[in-house]
Formats: sequence, structure tokens, C-alpha cells
Amino acid sequence: MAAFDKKLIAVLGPTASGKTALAVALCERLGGEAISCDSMQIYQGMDIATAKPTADEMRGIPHHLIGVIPPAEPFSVAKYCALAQEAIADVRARDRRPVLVGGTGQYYTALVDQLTLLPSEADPAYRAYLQQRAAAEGAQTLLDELREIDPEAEETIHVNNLGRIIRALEIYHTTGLTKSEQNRRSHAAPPLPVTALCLDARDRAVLYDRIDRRVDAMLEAGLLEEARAFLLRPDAATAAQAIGYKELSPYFSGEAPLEVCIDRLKQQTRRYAKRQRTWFLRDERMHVLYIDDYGDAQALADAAMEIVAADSAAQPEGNTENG
RNA sequence: GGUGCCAUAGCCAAGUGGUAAGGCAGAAGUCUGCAAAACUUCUAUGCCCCAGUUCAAAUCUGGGUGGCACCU
Repeated sequence: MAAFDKKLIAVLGPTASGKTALAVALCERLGGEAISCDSMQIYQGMDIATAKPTADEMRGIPHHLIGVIPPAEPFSVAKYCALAQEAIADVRARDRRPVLVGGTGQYYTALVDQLTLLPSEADPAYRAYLQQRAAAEGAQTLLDELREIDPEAEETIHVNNLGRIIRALEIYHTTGLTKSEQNRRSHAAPPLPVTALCLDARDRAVLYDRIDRRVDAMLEAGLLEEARAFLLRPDAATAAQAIGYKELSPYFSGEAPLEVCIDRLKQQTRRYAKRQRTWFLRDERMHVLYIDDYGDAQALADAAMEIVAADSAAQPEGNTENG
């Protein structure tokens, strides 16, 4: 029962839906600590663009996995899962409740479903070789080769998605296992017990309006300066994909007026939010909380608490915890 | 007031007699090591309006409306 009280809670949802505030509220009420599930907040710096929670917003609640990786370092799901598992265990060891917060669906799913990921790192040389062949012979040739070794995977990958084709071939090349076989084996461990909350808006305009206002706030907070500095560094691999810098680049180079870049930034953020919804909402374990159903943060947190309590009550002790 | 040019989706835009390209935006999705990424699918019964010519009109003719340019 004591272990069960430490059941993982996850606060998920599209960007600007209010995840940080809700997670902090839950931590305050339940004696929890926040563990970020965000592929960009994990990097050092980039504070404004990735909307990292400020000290003010954290209200004294410890937050893990924010700003812990240098932007120059290539990062991946597997690395995230390792860090997150460690953080969860650490929080529990101190008798606190782990509250996962973030919007990176791939990281969330891999962590919670406890996917057994491959031990091997990416093989840059082999990737470069395939990349070069794709350029010379066309992606279709590679896809045809994939069909020979893994027809199952070939069916699910589109020719235009070269990255996936290469990864599937790489898996076979480095492990001798097909991607399909590897995927089957990845479900060896049972999913982590979790109370998953997904924030969303019934009226999409509500969410999009919050996104617009957040971008405006970022600009006021000094996004331009942060972006200008970030764009000067050529070494950021994964981090360079963050929304917030590349959209401003045409402004710095004089190719487009600032207003155009800002509109573009807002637009890209809206599209990102849409993809996040698609990812989270298809998960049947998700409890959806519509932010436009509640008058204030207090009411929203109350509703979330009810779900957490109900989820605990519905679950008999002893059949869930993994540690 | 006159003359000329133009009018195709929310935006840009191709199409000069044979049954509406493409891009952007939007929507719906995919996702097992770059995921704030990458990728897929869908999206004009109709081309400013009216009349006419024709088997057939976004395409040709006349008129109207609106915009732009130049002239007075």
C-alpha cells in the first residue's frame, strides 16, 4: 500500500495547455516532485524558447531532467528512459511521489510502456553510407532491400520517409534482428502503472490563443536575444530542432520582417500542438481534462485530484507496483 | 471623365475551347534511438456577376461590378 501510494502520475498534453501549473499543484497536494518528459527542456540554456518553468512557477517543487544535457550532445529516447527511470526511483526512495510532466510523446510512451530498446548506438558510418546510396540510387532501392529482409516493416514505411528506412536497415545491420522482430521483443516488460492525465481544450481556439499569447510573452522575456545567441552555435544537433530559433533566423539574416517570422513561429507551434494531441489522445489509458471546462487553476487541480484518487481506489493493491 | 491591364480556394498561382496543375495555410493521421523531427492522406461540382456564341467556355463575344496603372 505504501508503494502503491507512489504510483506514477503523468501530466501530458499539447504545448501551452498548462501542464507545468497543474503538475506543480499536484506535487504540492501529494508530496510529489516533477520529472520532465520534454525533449527540449532537457537541454541546458534555451530557457525561454522551450518555456522552462521559472523558479516562480516551480513554487519550490523540485524539477528533474530540466537543463541537464549540453545542447551539443546528441540525445535520444533511450538516454531519456534511462535518466527518467533513475529519477523516478530517486524520488520514490525519498518517499516522494513522482509526477511526470511533458509533451514529448515518444519519450513518454517508451518510458511508460517500458520498451526494451536496443543496446546498440546508432552507426554513423553505416547511416552515411545508406544516405549516400539513397542520394545516388533513390530511396526506393533501399526500401526494396528492406522488403527482402523485413517485409513487415517495409509495408509500414513510406518511400519518402528516408530516415525510417535507414533506421530499419541499420537495426538489421547492427543487431542481425529485423526491426519487426525487435519491436516484438521490446514488450518483454509490463507497462509502468501510471495515472495519465492529458490536458486538452474542447475549443481549439482556446488553445491556439494561449499559444499566441505565450509566444508574445517569450518575445517580451527576451526570446530574440536568446535566439540570436543560439543560432551562432553550429554544434547543436538535436537541440537545433527546437521551435523558436530556426523560425527567427530569416529575421536575423534580413530575409524577412520580424512580424512574418513571429507569425511563422506561432503557426509552427500550433502545428506542433496538433501533433501532440494526436499522439496522446490515441492512448486509451489517458484521462482527458479539458481546460475550458474549468474556471480556474484551482478547479482544474481539484478535478485532476479526483481522477488520481479514483484511479487509486479502482486499483487493488499488490498487482501493480514494480518496485 | 478617358484609355489600358487584371479578376481562379483563406493566401500565392498554372491553365487561351475538351471537362480546374502546384505551393502555402487548414483538417485528419503515422510514429520503438535526431521526435519541438520526419512522413502520409484529404481539402474549388467550380474559375467576380449577367447574357450570348458553341456539341463543349475559366478560356471566345457583349454588358455590368471591383481592383491596378497611366492620361485629362
